[in-house]
Amino acid sequence: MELVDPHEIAIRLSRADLKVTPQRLTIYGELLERDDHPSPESLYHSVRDDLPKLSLATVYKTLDALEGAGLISQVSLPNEAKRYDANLEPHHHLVCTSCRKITDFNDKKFQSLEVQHTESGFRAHSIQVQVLGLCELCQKALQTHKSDGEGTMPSTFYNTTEEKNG
Amino acid sequence: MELVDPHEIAIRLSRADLKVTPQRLTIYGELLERDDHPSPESLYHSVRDDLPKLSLATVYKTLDALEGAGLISQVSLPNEAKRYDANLEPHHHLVCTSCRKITDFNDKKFQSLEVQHTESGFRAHSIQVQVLGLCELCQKALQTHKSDGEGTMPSTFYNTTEEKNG
DNA sequence: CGGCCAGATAATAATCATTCTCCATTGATC
DNA sequence: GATCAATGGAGAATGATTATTATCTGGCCG
Repeated sequence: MELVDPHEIAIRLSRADLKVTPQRLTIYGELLERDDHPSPESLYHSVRDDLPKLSLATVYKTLDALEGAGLISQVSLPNEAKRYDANLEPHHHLVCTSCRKITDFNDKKFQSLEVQHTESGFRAHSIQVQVLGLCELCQKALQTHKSDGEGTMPSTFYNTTEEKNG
Repeated sequence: MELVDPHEIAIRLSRADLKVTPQRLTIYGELLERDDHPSPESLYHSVRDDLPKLSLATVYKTLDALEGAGLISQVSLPNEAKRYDANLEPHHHLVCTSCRKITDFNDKKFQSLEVQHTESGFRAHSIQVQVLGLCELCQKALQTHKSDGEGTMPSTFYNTTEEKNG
C-alpha cells in the first residue's frame, strides 16, 4: 500500500506518544505495506520471520495501541476476526462475500456523501460504506464450478440491504 | 417495529420451508416487535417469560435458520455480539458510538446509490451504509458530564473513514 | 392405537477470537 | 548502576458462538 521507511514510522509512533519498539515498528510497517486488511493472526504470521519470539497477544496490544492513537483503523466483517487498515484517507470497501477479500474503494459519489443528518437528534460524525459482491477471481471460480451447486458461497454472510433487482 | 400476528409469522416460516415451532414463532415475533436490533442474548432474555426452558443455543440456531431463509438479517458491529434485524426493506443504520444503539435509517440519497461498480472486475450485489455518531441521549449525557473527561466514550470503536471537518 | 422417522430442541462440551494476569525486560532518568 | 514506568511474553481466562449428542414432538404407517 504505502512504502514508509522505519524512521517515518518511528516518528509517527512518537507523535502518538507511543514508545518506539521493534514490535511496533515491524507490525505497523507490515500493515502499511499490505493492502489486504489483514487480521491480527495474519499479521502475526507475517512478522514471525522478523520477530520469532513475538506473541499473538502483543500483536493484539500493538494493534489496539495503534488504533487508539488513530494511526490505523478497523475494517471488520460480521462473524470474522478483526481486520485492520493503515490507510487513513476517507475511503470505503469492496468486500467479496466469497473469499472475503477487502479492497479499498474510492468513488466520488460515495465520497461526497454528507453526514449532517440530525434524524431524531442523531449527530453523525462519520460514515462507513461496504459494497458487497464478488471479486473477479471468485466470479471466475463460480462460473467454472457452477455444477458444484455454488458450494463455494458461504451460506450466511451479509444479508442486509440486498438490492432488489430480481 | 411491525405488528405481525402469529398466524402471519407461521405462514412466513412455512413459505421458507421452516417448521413452525413455538420457539421460532416466539423468537421471530419478538424480533419483529423490536426496533433495537437485539443480540441473541438479548432475545434470549426477552422470550424467557414465554419459553422458560429455551436454551441459548436454540436462539442462535433459530436466528441462523431465519437468516438463512432470508427472513431476517444481521447488523453487526465490530467487537460485539451479533445483532439482528427483521426489517428487510433496503435501509441503512445510524449507529451510536457511545451506547451502540442502532437505528434504522432511510435517506433517498443513500437509497438510490447504485452498485453497478466493476472496479477491478468486482461485481457488486448489495451495499451497506452505517452512519456513525451520537444519539440524542448520549449527546446530552456527554454535555452534562463533560468534566468527566469524556469517559463515557469507548476508546476504540469504529475509526474508519472519519470525516475530515476539523 | 403404537412404533418409527425427521426435524427441532435442550444440555453440554468444544472452539475461536480476544483479553487478562502475572512476571520479565527494557529504556529513561536520577 | 538503581529505580520506575511502560512494554512485551506466556499462558490462562473470558465471552460469543458452534458442534455434539441425546431427547422430544408430530406426522405417517401398519
